[in-house]
Amino acid sequence: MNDHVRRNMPLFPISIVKKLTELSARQIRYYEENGLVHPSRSEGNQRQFSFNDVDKLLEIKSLIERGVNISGIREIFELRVEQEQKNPAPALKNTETMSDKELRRHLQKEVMMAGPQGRSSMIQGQLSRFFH
DNA sequence: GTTCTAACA
DNA sequence: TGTTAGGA
Repeated sequence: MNDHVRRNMPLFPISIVKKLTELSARQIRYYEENGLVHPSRSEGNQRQFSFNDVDKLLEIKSLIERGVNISGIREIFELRVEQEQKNPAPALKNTETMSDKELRRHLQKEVMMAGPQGRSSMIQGQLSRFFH
């Protein structure tokens, strides 16, 4: 079982996601309605969020705090997908294959780039690395 | 008790 | 976005 599978495995209910993201249940459901996240459902029709969903929600929260509206966030995500298609992920050494030393250097750069308010998307996308 | 959808004094 | 109703 690889990391991709692990990160996309439906694990937590909305109550856990609320604590992890500090978003209201209303907001979480609203973002789903607008196609920003796609949690799977249990038999009882209850949302089951994956690790990736949580990371994505943290990113959404960050963007909302910076004044980006829903459609704006949707565009950002779409642009990201387009870039990933043109730019094969394996080509750019992604953080999954980065050594700890390289990751530290990369994070250092991200921290410098991020504004006072800001939290880069890359940092949040790699939160899982610190939870092992 | 928790989550879900829909709706708004 | 919050809150509430009514059901699962």
